[in-house]
Amino acid sequence: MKAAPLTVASIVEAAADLADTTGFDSVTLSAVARRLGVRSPSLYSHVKDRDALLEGVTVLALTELASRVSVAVAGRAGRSALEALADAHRDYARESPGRWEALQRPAGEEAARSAGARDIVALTAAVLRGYPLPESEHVHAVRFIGSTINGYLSIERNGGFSHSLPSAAVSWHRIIGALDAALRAWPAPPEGEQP
Amino acid sequence: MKAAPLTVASIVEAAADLADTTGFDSVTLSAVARRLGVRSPSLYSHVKDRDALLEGVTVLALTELASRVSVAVAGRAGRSALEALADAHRDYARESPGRWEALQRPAGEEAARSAGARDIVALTAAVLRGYPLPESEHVHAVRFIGSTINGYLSIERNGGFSHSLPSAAVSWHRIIGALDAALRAWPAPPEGEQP
DNA sequence: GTCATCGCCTAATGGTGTTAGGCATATGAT
DNA sequence: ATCATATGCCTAACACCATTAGGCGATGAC
Repeated sequence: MKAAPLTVASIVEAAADLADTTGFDSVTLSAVARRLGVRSPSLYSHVKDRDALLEGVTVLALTELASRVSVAVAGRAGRSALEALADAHRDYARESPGRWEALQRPAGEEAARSAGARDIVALTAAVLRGYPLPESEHVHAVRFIGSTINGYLSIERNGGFSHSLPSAAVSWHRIIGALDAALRAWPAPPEGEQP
Repeated sequence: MKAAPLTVASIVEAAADLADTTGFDSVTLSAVARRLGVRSPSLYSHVKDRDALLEGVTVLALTELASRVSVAVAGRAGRSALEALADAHRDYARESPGRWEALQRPAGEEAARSAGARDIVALTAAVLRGYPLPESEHVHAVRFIGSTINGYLSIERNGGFSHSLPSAAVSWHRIIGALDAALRAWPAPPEGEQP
């Protein structure tokens, strides 16, 4: 019986699956190799080192997340689009906790320049079309939305909400509402500022 | 020459300093022991295992951050207090990147119940006194503020803003402004909801 | 002085990332 | 068809890490 051929894609996917099931920290070259029925030095023909493998998982996660967000916000506008964007993030973090964790690591060059990263930014900016924001404020608003969504999901994952009431789910909707309100009441930029 | 006595506090502090200078991942028992002029098994008399040591760093960071926030927001109200709260977080993250990283790990029981964690939540809630929010919304607003601040600083640390203009510093002030606006325009809770 | 406790030690084990070099099979040229 | 080559995975080896078991000397009580 011949095992499936070893490719960089299959290795990264195995690593991502391992991260989802047993935690990101336990993504070790040995464990990935075991899962693929192979010895760990064999991976070095396809992957530079452990760090490169983890960055591969980050890029994969960015791609998958961008795809989900794209589907979620299509055909929506305003608050509906904002909710879809946020929920797509939350669903992805729930369903693929290991991949999500890969998104919280310092981004290398490859991840920063990846199509997934660019798409997520572009999709977030597209959501802003439903709000009365000057074009020049879009960058800040995109960063604001990204910060709040990512921050909330990180704290939730770290258990920061689990020791107090009400449950995290209630706050989630309230916070999306607050985000929506913030975008509608977006303060005017101070005069004479360069981007 | 007699070395300083080994205590759990000195070990945790050495670990935190190591995290700040060489990165959180490089906080290994061996490295901490080296820094203290001691062999690594000796640490086990004072610390259960590596995970407990890292949680100790988290608790230390929570304590220090709470102290800074406390000083920063004292005597301020409204937007001024909000800015002071946020900037205290940002300054701490800048000055002590390793300790800050310790705050982004899944919180164990000890960290979750620590005085520092409670104080930070309480101080954030106190900032809300300057805003027209019903008491019942405070939990959600505290989580909102925490999510945005932590999310922004995480993304900044991970380099998510460093590949685009304008610089992260400009967005920071704009985002605090958006937070302020969101708290003023806080949406009314839907009717008939239980906490 | 004796003895027990305590704090740090050495020794050892199993796991990890990574490099160097071997061997067999698939691939291409003639 | 035969042979050279290259490719892909292998074993062996090294250094580093966390963790456990057991030793040993100094310190304090009596």
